[in-house]
Amino acid sequence: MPTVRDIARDAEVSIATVSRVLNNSAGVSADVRERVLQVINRLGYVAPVGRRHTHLIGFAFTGPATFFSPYDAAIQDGMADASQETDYDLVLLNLQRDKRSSESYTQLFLRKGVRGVILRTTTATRETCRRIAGEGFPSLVVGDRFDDPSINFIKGDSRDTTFQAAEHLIGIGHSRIAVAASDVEDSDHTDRLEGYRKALAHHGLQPNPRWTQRVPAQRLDGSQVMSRFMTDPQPPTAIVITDPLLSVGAVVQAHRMGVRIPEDVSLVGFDDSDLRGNVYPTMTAVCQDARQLGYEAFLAVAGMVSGTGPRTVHRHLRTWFEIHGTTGPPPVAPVRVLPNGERVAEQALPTR
Amino acid sequence: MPTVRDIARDAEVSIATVSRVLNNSAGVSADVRERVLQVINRLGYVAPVGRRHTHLIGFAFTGPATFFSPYDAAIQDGMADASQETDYDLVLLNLQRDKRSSESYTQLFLRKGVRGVILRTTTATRETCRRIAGEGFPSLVVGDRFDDPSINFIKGDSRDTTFQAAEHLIGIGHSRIAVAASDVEDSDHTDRLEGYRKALAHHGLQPNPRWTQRVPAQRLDGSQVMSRFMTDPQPPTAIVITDPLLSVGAVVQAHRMGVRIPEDVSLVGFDDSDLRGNVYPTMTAVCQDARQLGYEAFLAVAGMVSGTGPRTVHRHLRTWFEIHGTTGPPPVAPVRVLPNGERVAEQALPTR
DNA sequence: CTGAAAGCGCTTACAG
DNA sequence: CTGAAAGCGCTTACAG
Repeated sequence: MPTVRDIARDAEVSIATVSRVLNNSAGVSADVRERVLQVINRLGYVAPVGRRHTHLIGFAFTGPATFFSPYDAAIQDGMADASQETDYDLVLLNLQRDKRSSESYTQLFLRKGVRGVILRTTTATRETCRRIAGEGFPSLVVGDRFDDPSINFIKGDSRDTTFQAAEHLIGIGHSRIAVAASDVEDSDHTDRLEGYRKALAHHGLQPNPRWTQRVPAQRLDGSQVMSRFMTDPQPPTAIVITDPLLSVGAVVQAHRMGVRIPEDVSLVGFDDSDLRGNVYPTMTAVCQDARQLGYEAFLAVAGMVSGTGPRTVHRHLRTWFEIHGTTGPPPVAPVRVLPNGERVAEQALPTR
Repeated sequence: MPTVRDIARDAEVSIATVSRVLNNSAGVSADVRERVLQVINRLGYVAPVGRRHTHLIGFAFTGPATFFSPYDAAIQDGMADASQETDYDLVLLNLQRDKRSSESYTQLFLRKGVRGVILRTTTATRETCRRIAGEGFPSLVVGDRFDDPSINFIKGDSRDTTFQAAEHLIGIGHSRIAVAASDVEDSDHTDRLEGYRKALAHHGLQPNPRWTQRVPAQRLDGSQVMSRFMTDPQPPTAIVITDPLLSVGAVVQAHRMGVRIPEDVSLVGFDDSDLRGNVYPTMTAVCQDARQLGYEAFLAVAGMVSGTGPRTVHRHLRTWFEIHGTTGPPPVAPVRVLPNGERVAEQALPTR
């Protein structure tokens, strides 16, 4: 493990200056600071606890923290599992709270005694991931994708499986296929929408613009989605939903409205934990193992910081399509719910 | 913050000996070691990261780690939230992996740079909680209760609310009320069973022993519970379930069997996150806010280690009973499902 | 098994 | 803004 002396020699400064950079003390010129920080990341300086080194890997929310979603809970569970197979412990960091404006991310992480970080990002904070990777600090983004090869990531790829799901619906006779996705423009939802669109195009179906909804990814929004689609004057006979909580909300709402799944409308949901079995009927869904995502992310970062694994990680985990009870052949005529709650079979309408 | 010198003076040894104890080095007599460890906990020694002190609070699983259950995910979420309001970070510890047989828990925690711990326990590991508290290290158990006043804890108290739930069922006409609980003998399930039993006794109802099931707390076991109760020759007309996943599994299974809730059987579930809205109908349930449990636990430990809060914490958080769609008046005659899947109304049978 | 003392890694007044 | 040097907290051979 390098000491301040090693860093000093390499950066051609005194150990005092290295210490000042480590502590983000005032009175270091910008270029010296930059040079020292680069050497720190190149040699892999590690903050000592007493005379030992820390064995901490950070899980950093670039925005507000949440473990409440099944996705985040599962990622967390996978990370905790992986941590048991290594010498490293997982510490939760919140960059919004902790980052001082004058310090670099490397300085923040060293101050926390963290040797590597797993980054949980949102569209709003992709820039943060770029900066951290740019500083050269060992890091990996979980659940998103970057074109810049210097940014490490692990994510599930659900474009082809969503294509497959939509194609399955077409195969059993559906042509009026709606889609609902989170209103967040992340790569996951973009991929899934693309899979949906490609499948329709591939089979000569033009997606009706009324049949696409982007909403916040909460259960209640899923209920709204079902409500709006089924009360539409041109109701779909099948719905693809690209988010777990939206999917659950949609199923629950169908029950409430007296809309039968799959007799009146088919539903393909998305599940990254095991929510598909919490609803009735068990949900046909594009599935991803978010637990594994967290597990692999942790092992990858542990490998980076211990030097036993690659320093570059660009991985796509497989997703899959499971057929259960929420999909079936379309009704003879599309079913629609009137404002008074009555369920009626419409005349078959053109598919757009 | 005390240094090794302060500890040495107080324990009447040299700083070398203090250091040996901190590092669990061989060659320290048992009594000296003990004396030094006590002073360490009394003065509150803190491992430094470099020349700074750590600001870590540990969340320690005394057994295998899991964040996958809605309960643990919610606790975690609450802790992460609370952490943002303090200077402390949350680190996940696994005592099974980390504890060396020769070291004390205090030594383990100092080695990890942890200043206080929140303990997640099971019946099998209550002894671990006692030992940690016995050493005097700042700690608090979340989700369980201890009679020994030296052990800090925060838990929800769901005995009275379960009593209230059972009484509600009796109030709307039920006398054939079954109960299913986790097979884990923790204080939560013991309390809830007691609440159920007291309510029945209070209204002169003798609980039929066939109407009590203890099973593992997984969704599939909840399905089994529903199955067994509804195929019993003496079926209940209402079921109280004391665990969230069991509750969800039971509702799903009722759908599968064609048993109508609440027309054929009423169900009072338990929910510590927001699962009650994931099923249809929305579940009448005894509710607890596990998020708040984690939130308060973290703030309490942060208060202990920063000296701004009490060193002794014995708190019960309130739980409450919410009436939704899974409860209603009992059927005219109890409904039973025959082996062939047929649903039949039985002759009214004696309540035991 | 224990302490006095040398030493290590880092930080911080002090000097320029 | 930077370095030489004193100093701090801790650890570790060494001596008994």
